[in-house]
Amino acid sequence: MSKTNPVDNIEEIAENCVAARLRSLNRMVSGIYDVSIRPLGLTISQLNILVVTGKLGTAKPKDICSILQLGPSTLSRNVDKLVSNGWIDIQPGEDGRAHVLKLSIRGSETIGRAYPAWKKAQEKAHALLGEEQAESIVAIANQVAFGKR
Amino acid sequence: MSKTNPVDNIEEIAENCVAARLRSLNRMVSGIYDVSIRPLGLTISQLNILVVTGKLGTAKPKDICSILQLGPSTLSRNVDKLVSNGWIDIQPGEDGRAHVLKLSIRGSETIGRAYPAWKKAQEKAHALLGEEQAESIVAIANQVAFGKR
DNA sequence: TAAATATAATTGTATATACAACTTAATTGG
DNA sequence: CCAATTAAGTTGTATATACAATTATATTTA
Repeated sequence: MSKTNPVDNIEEIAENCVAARLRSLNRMVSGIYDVSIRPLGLTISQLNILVVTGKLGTAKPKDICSILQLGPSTLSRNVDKLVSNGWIDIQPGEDGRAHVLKLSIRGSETIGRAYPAWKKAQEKAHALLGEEQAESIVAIANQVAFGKR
Repeated sequence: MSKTNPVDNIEEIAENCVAARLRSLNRMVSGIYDVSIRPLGLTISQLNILVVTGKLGTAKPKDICSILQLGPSTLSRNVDKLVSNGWIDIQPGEDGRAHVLKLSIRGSETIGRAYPAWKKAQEKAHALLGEEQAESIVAIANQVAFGKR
């Protein structure tokens, strides 16, 4: 029965849209981190690419894309900047199509310098969301895909 | 004691960063909606601006920014496109600085046409996250700020 | 093994987003 | 009531992001 009308559609989307809410939360929370670490000359996006690369030791672009759920074109251009800044080194890989990324010493130092600002942002994010809710988001992301190769 | 070293920093950020996880979730989930509604010629970002405008009846840009936690410059350019498509009308406001946005008939029809695709995406997002987790995200966003003027 | 197919990354183009600077209009204080 | 300040939007510039098309390399298959 009842084909919905636009007014009902508006109401339903406004009240329930998961995407709108994740987008909004993401803008708020990413903003906290970006403001905090901007004085260090990097963004939260860049910091997390450095962190994943460092954690892996050596990483092919595709590995990082899988872990961060990031498109290859996006990563490609982000890596360009990180290489320009001397934070990531590129080495030829066994597979001639894929090269190998490695966190440089300077990249590692950059993470170290950014850490206190990251930590403050992390605390602000927890304060904004509430401890339990922040943990919930971490758990949900971990469960869905985050960090898995 | 113990000043943390870069390796510990990497580990801590990798395991705990809320921003990284929200960004990742957002990319995954927004992608589901964008793929679904793309054939209709709009994005999930645009659809939600239309929905908020429609729900408010008439809205000043700042109202929409508050509700969606969106920067004014971002909204400004998004609204340009929606006006170009004939989905939103602009009227002069009492306050000469702020104009008034209104969902047009065609905008309302666009929401109606997009609704089935939105609904499918919403279901896919629930399936990806799990019912309980999806509800949790909606609740967290609602609690923090979403939709409040 | 040569051709067909598949995979990895990059580049062109477009949207989403923000900050800083600027413009215009309202408000407030003297 | 006018000058100074504040508020709302827009525009310049930059990063983040994705899709489609392209390039280069591997793999598969006939």
